[in-house]
Amino acid sequence: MGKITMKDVAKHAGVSVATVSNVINNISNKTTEATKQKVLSSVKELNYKMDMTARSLSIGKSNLIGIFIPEVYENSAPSSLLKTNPFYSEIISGIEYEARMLGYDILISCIHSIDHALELVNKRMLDGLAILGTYDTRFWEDLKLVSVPIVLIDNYNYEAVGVNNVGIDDELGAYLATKHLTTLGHKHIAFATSEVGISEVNEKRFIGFKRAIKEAKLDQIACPVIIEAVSFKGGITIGHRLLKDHMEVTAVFAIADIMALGIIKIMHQFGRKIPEDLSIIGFDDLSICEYTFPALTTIRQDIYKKGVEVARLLIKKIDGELGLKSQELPVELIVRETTKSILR
Amino acid sequence: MGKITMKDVAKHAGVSVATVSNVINNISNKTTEATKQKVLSSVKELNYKMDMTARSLSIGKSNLIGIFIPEVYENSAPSSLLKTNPFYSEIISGIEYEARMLGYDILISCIHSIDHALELVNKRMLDGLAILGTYDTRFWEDLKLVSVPIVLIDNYNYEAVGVNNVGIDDELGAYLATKHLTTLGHKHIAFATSEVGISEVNEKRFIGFKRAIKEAKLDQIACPVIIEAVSFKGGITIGHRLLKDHMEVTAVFAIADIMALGIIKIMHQFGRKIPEDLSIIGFDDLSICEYTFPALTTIRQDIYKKGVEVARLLIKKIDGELGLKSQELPVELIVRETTKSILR
DNA sequence: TGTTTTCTCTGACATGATTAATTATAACTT
DNA sequence: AAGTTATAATTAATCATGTCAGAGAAAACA
Repeated sequence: MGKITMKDVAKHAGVSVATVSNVINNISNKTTEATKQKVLSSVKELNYKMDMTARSLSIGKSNLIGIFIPEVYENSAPSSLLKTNPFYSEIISGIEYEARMLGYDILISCIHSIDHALELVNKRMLDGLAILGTYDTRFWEDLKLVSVPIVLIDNYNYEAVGVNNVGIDDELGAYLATKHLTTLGHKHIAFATSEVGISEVNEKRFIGFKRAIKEAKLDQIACPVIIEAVSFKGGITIGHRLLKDHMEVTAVFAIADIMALGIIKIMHQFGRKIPEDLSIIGFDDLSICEYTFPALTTIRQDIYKKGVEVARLLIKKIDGELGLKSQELPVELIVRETTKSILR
Repeated sequence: MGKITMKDVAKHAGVSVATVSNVINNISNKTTEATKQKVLSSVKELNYKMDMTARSLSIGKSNLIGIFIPEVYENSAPSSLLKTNPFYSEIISGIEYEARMLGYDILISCIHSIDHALELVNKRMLDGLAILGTYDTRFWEDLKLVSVPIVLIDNYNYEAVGVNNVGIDDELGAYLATKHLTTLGHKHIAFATSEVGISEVNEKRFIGFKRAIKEAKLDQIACPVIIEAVSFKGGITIGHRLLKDHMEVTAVFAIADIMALGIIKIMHQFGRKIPEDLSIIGFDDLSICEYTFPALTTIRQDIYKKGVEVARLLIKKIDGELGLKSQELPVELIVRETTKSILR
């Protein structure tokens, strides 16, 4: 038994393939109710499933969305951020769900260059792209070469390259986090981050951090900025550096939860109690934050929701809707157990 | 400027599309070196990328692999295990990498039924499937209806449905875990699991647990089996139940890391020290295990590697290789900080 | 009844690549 | 130089679907 095609359905229903096509695609004013029912019952009886491959070829649209993740190198072996960073699985989960609801499927690939991205877009006739993570400047510039709608996540350069973005108010988030620490009476607050200039997100969060510091009239010199990679390992290193060079620090604002977890780990290891000896606040509210002890105080952004919005925005763009605004989702301070007042 | 097709390349190189096709597909003994070079340089010059959609339609093969994840319901809202369980992102990461290396792309979808799976296979002409997670018996029975190669993960019923599997020696793993605890002198060891009968994996691990208990001549009655969902929440509940009903227990073997983390959380909350008051060992070695404090002692399985093996096995099947054996990957005891000798 | 209008439905072509069958070219033989 | 092979390149059909001009039928009007 071979594959059931429209031809089979047409024969079974006693009509032409064109009619079957019209019925299935629900083209109005093309078929009478009677023939429509005939076709639909044949479809059901033969258990016909449309071949999207042929459809894609015919109409030049695949109903496939590409999710691209940077390919990174870990110990000189290629690795995916999907493996190591829970942020990605959460957001992909949101994109997948919403896209599916809107009739799109998801193709996931790690990519290392724009050429690689272009190749996939052409080869698979992708209708749109969600690009996660950070790349070098070259990459963002060359993004113009991609001819399909694109939505980015947490990228502030999106306007320059003519794409849309789903992000959050990073400055506000960082401000809220730091404000929380200053309100608790901390005077020596460290900012754990990766190279500030490398991404606008870091820049914005740094600005928010500085604003809160200034507002609390704290000495900027007493509030060191410590730079390492945004990863658990980066956090580990920062933990060591804090113990070695910054014993005066009583609170840390880590630019990402995953980093905060690394810092906590080291503090535990060297017997410094959290939050008694050191308050720590993270950023993101990964679902694993709840799993740790003490539970991480953090700035919550709804990552899953972010994914949902990415899919919505992207599919609207694909459908040709114009004048779409980039989205900015709310942030919220979640006080859990890693921060404590220093007063009294 | 429209799309560059083989026709364009053919015209540019002054040959027919068939010749271009032959060159691109590297069909030997069909073209002279001279024309081959002409074609290849035209391909480069025009920056031609093959349209896989058309190719798929033509040869009836998409070079697309489907990764299916169960759609679960959390608080009556649909959710994906991808969101909540890091195990899935790690394995997907491995599948994606190896598949890409072997020339396949990855389509990811949460599915809720065999019909849904079948629809995707037909619609997208998927060449093969990697099915993750657990489903009900109906699902596995109906798997026969799917006509493309399938590889499962950690499924012991695979032979019955004629598919292959990549798994581990669950019994050995559980035995090693429990043995570790008995060796440390524990006499009251709890087994935290989900319904044992629900999956062969649980069954096997239970057998391994019992073997170690018997070998150490412990009283089975003193070693309670506590059943909750395999999730962080399930671990939380088990933690409460341990405190309420099983204060004699000095060690817990949790069937999954994620569950162990929940238990640890509750112990911390109620001031029971780990490992001093209670030893805990998990299973899986999720990468987040390292992030927690104390770092979780566990049974390591290389989840990423598992994904790689899934892709290899699946693609071999797709390529028609016969007599493929299901894979069993090694397990290993990783002693970290959550287990401690009770002796002395 | 004859003509026009409206409404269904069909047939032929298009989409981009593969491939079997066929023709053109080159390379030997004698 | 003609005939025979071997090799290279082309033509045309095929895959499953969509599109659209136009055929045919039914309905409306005169």
